[in-house]
Amino acid sequence: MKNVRKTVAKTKILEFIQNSKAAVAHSDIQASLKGVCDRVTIYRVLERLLKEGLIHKIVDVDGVVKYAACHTCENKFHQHNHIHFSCEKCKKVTCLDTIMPVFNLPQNYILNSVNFTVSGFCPKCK
Amino acid sequence: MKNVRKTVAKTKILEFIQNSKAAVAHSDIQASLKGVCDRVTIYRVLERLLKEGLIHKIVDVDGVVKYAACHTCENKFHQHNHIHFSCEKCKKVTCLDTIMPVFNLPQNYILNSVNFTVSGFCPKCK
DNA sequence: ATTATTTTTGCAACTATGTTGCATTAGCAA
DNA sequence: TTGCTAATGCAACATAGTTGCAAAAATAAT
Repeated sequence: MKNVRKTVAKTKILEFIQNSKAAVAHSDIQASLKGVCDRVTIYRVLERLLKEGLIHKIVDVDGVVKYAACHTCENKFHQHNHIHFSCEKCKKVTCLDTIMPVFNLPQNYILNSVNFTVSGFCPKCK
Repeated sequence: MKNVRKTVAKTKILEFIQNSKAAVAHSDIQASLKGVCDRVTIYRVLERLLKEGLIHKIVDVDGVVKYAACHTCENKFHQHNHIHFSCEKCKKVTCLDTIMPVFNLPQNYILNSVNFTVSGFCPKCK
């Protein structure tokens, strides 16, 4: 059977993501965990954390891939249909968990997942 | 004064984007215009076309940057608050110009622009 | 039509981001 | 303690995007 192992890298990376108020990029993790592990390891740990459903992946308006801890998801079949707010000044991406946009798709389109990112200024930067 | 020039590269790139039904990536343009101009030129032409308001930029759910012609925008101060549909099978990104999601931001957030991409299966692939 | 001006291009070099193969290390169960 | 295999480090590679600079091409001026 395929086991999941608890390693230093995985623990530190997950901690870092969970302690961050905003979504973090690979480069943020790398900068924060300087020396703990290799670049490549970070990519692989992120992959695993995603698969285990402990974090989710967000692509911000600039195409930067970021990761955030899952707070509201009870199981690994989570949905992330809420809005992500991307501040143009401080560049922070925050999950606005409670907000769900309403819209209708044209006929014959089958919806699977949504990625809503709005940008502007966050309360701190406005 | 700073003039805008009509060049072969610019014309061909704009034509290609306008003739595409779905949004195109830099790599699509490069593959289609093989030999017409340099990679770097494509980046620079795209930048100019964006600034001139002839095309708009979309980041798809996988973080791939794509470009689409502006059909519904009369002027360069266009807004692209409509939904982009990203097909998980054929990977095509289409603008659903007529659909505008409705939502409310929490207080103190200032909205500037939105980026709504939904994914699933398009009519052809469903 | 020719020249002058300035935008645009090509090329080389570079940075950032992400992936893969493989040998080594380290978790964990027996 | 040992054996299995997941996880890591390293090197190498792939792709996306940027920058500086000299040469080429578009347009304006003559």
